[in-house]
Amino acid sequence: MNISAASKAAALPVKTVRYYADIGLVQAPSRSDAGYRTYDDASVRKLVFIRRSREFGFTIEECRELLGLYQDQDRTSSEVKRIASKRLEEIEEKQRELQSLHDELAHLVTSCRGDQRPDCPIIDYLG
Amino acid sequence: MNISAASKAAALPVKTVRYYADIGLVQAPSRSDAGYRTYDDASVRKLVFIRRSREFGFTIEECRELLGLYQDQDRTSSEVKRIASKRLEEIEEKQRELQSLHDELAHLVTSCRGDQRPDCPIIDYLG
DNA sequence: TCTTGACCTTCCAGTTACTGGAGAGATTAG
DNA sequence: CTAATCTCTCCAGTAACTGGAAGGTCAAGA
Repeated sequence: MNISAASKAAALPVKTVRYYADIGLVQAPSRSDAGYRTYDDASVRKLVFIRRSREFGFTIEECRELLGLYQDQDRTSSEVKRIASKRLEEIEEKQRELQSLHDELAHLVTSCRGDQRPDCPIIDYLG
Repeated sequence: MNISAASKAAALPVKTVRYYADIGLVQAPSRSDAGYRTYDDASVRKLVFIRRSREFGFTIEECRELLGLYQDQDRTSSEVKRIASKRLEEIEEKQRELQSLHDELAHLVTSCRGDQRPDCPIIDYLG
């Protein structure tokens, strides 16, 4: 499989697939005589694993850890759970943050008439 | 006021205050004989305005627009409301995204025993 | 007066996770 | 054989700062 086939199979941009090897997140793929990267199903599975992890918002470093655990038959589920719980807490923190931003901003937007006149509670609040 | 006094008054790091002038978000402050930046109350008010806008998650470019409206006596509140509504929609979009991530991840974390054994629904899901 | 420490300056580099593009070689279909 | 499509490497840019080095300035105390 050349890189574009692997990229389609993993649903990741070609650039990103190259990038993940550059930073050592996945093993550097073998090369054809012409120097083209060649991928097999196992590498594609790892790329998919990374894509899904990234979609959950895990950082590249966390993906590195998770991928390590994925490939480690002797992992303990507690290690995985620790990383996932941490991410879950971050998500919850962000949710609380967004909720209070939302409420405040929604209130301001509602109270702004949005007409041709200059008086504006949003500006008043910010200034 | 030297930069550290202004930075304290605006509750922004010194580096950030300098940065905002570098990118032309606020007017370049006047300088003392020694080349020190000097700030007055009006500049501090603008810095505070920017800090609050940033706290709402407006981008620097949006802050530039908002600051322009703040200083424009002839603004219309509809211009302000348009920018704020756009941000509000982004927040809501992000909230929906986080909610579905949260639900999925919470489900996985709950169903993972987190013990010494390797079997793990989180890894299974990602892989 | 000298010195010490706290400020201040500029400039460069690094952060995160890619993304875009230039310039050049390889491969494939017609 | 040629044109289109891949692929390669390398460099630069994104957002919004942040850290640090090297060096100038200022005020207070011995």
